[in-house]
Amino acid sequence: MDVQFTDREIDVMEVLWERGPSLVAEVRAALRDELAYTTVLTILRTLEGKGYVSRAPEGRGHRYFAAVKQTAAQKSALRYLTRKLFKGSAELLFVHLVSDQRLSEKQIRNMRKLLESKSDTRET
Amino acid sequence: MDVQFTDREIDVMEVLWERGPSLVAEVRAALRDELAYTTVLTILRTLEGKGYVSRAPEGRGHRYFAAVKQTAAQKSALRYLTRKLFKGSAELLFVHLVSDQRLSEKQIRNMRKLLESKSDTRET
DNA sequence: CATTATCTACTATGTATCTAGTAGGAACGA
DNA sequence: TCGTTCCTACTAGATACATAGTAGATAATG
Repeated sequence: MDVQFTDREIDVMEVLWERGPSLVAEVRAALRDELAYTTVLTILRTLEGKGYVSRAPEGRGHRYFAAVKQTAAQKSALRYLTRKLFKGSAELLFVHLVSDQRLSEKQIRNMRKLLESKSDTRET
Repeated sequence: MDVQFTDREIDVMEVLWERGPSLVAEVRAALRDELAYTTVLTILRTLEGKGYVSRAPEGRGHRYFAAVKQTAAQKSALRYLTRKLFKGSAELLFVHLVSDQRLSEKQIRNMRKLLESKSDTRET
């Protein structure tokens, strides 16, 4: 299943992922940019229309919650980027990741550890 | 400098990056999807408007060429993704990259090598 | 009960994207 | 030179995105 968000949609999804099920006002308050209440509502309804968000009645309104996991979105976006800009090569993407972003020694060590655990089917 | 492309624009840029400076007809022929000649032209003009493509007169028409490097686009997209979906953590992105995409032993070995050369300020 | 606050549904506007058509000029071929 | 081909500029329509207003329902409050 492929998940695709627009810029603003990610902002909203992020709030739902971080704080969990939320009211419109809560989402609005959590957003970095100051958007009108109805704007936030519209985005949520759009997301609901796409099946990425659900809602349950609560009080006079609704509580909205993410219907897709953040990991699914991350996975999907990463796959898309790999395919679209890196000729499908995760390795190539990795090269850029390592050389572009400044990585600390610790991060590099962590990455290395992860790679080891990944390749250790059994090693000489 | 930040580079941002739409879906279709990437398709076109890819052609320019791969084959180098090209005529509209050549770009069109190289595209996976069958688009009208004028559609391709429109995309190229849009890209030119954004400064991502330039052109030089040639014969009765023009030859178009990428004005930004592919690496710049890759870098930019990767940074964007890291910031927007991975809380700015390249490490986190890496975790997903390694666990999601199927990587061969060889790829993993290459990645490891790259990491080593990266951290080898001097090692025990 | 009357007023106010809070929500939702519906509508709206501006811009971007995607796709392509039309008109007109330039070159080319007969 | 006359028609055909090729290319560009301009225009256009459909869809998506981002943002928000209005109207009306409902709930809370005095």
